[in-house]
This record gives sequence, structure tokens and C-alpha cells, in this order.
Amino acid sequence: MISASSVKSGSLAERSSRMRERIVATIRKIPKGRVSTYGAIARAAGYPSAARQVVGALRRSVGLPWQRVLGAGGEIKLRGDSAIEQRLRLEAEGVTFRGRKVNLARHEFHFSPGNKRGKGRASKG
DNA sequence: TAATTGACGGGCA
DNA sequence: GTGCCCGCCAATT
Repeated sequence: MISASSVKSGSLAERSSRMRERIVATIRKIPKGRVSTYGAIARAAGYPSAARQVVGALRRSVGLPWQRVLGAGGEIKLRGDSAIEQRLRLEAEGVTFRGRKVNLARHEFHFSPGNKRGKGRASKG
């Protein structure tokens, strides 16, 4: 519980970091042995098209199960040694791969529904 | 203030 | 399977 006295009525920092906090909180929900994708995390956090902000949250935050976050289709999007480490970590948790991708059908984590804000997609096509 | 960056996503050729 | 383009949006330069 926050009191009005402890918060400067929605200070700048509070407003601007809200998105990242939601994303971070969402990432932290992913249990061991399960994985999710940038897009799915963004949607679960309430931002249907903020996949890039998921990237930012992972890069700028520490202590997150980053290895459980994959690109669309379960593909590892990291480069170099980081990609190797991610795969190793996931395999250590029991996650299986199908070629260069994680077997999402077996390991994708489904966030609790109802937290979405509206889904919509950009006028793409 | 503007431009660039970033572990993205999806459609198309 | 691969390369290209556009959309998305906070953080950084």
C-alpha cells in the first residue's frame, strides 16, 4: 500500500517505468522448465506490440530468467556465446529443442489470461 | 529536440 | 529457408 505521502502523485519515474516493471514482473513469472516469447510477454504484460520493450527490459534489468525468453516460434535470438549459454541453460531445465528452436508445443508457458489490454495489431496487412 | 539503438514480429517476394 | 520492409516504443546518445 502506498500512501499519497510516499508518492509524489505519479511522479515522472513512476509513469515512465511502469511498462518496464510490468514486463519485468511478467518475465519473472515464467517457471523453471518453461519458456515464453517476446511477443507473448509483451501481450501478457498488457502491451500487445511492445516486444522491443521486452528486449529493453531484459537488457536493462538484472536477475531475470532471461534464458526463458525466446523469439517468435521459439527461436533463440541471441548471438555468439550468449546463444550457446541460453540453450545450455534451457536444456539444463529440461527444455527440448527442435533444430534451432525450442519445442514451444511442449514448453511454452501460458500466462494467466485476463491481464491483456486490448489486442490489436498495427495496420499491417 | 532529433536521431539512433535494441536479444522483436509478421507479411511478402 | 532467406532477405527486405514497416510498425512499435522506451532508453540512450
